[in-house]
Amino acid sequence: MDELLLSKVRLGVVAELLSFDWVAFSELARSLDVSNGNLGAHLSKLVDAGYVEEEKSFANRRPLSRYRLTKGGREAFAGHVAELQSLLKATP
Amino acid sequence: MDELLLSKVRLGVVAELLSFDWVAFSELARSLDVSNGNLGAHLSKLVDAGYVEEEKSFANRRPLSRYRLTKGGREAFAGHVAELQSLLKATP
DNA sequence: TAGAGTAGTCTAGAAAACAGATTACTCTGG
DNA sequence: CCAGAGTAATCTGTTTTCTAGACTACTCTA
Repeated sequence: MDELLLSKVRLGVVAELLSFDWVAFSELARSLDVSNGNLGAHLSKLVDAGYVEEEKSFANRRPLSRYRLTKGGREAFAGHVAELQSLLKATP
Repeated sequence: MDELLLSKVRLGVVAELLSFDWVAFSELARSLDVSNGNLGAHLSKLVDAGYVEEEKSFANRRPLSRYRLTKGGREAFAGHVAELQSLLKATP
């Protein structure tokens, strides 16, 4: 059971990154309706776990952090869903 | 997104109750390898939410609490899994 | 009737999530 | 040029949740 994927915010991040590549920090904060501090903490965990890749750069002379899902992150999510689904299927 | 189903212990309870009806408190504690206090707290939440039904009785003159998944609980879990799965499917 | 065992609740400490203040810039208007 | 507003993200302290183990209450055996 993957502890990292037992969180509303982290699942939201993964969901968004499944659809879009290289999403900006502020875009994630806006669409997930979560405070910056909270989002930053959750992103750090996902990055530390290797589920998400972080790219820090500058755009228009302002800092810009962007994120994408790694192969490992995608697989972890798929595995997590499959695991939950197998619980459901194992019953009559 | 169902907050109640974002917990390892509560998911474990649901998983076990999907397979077996009327499972005893101590059986759950044993098979999930979780402390009594912790299990009691999580069961309370599931009961309060109407996901799990609680039956307190006596067996051999000793107290015995047993639990089963309600229809609502089963549906909530199925819905949760479906929701996660739809995220995965929505991508190429 | 002392001691060991069982069932489950209570309590208080640890861990996690969260919001808002803060730092560090950039850009615009007076 | 400099004040004020805006943006990006991190830092900090509070609140909530989780968790383990102590505790209550009772039973059974020796």
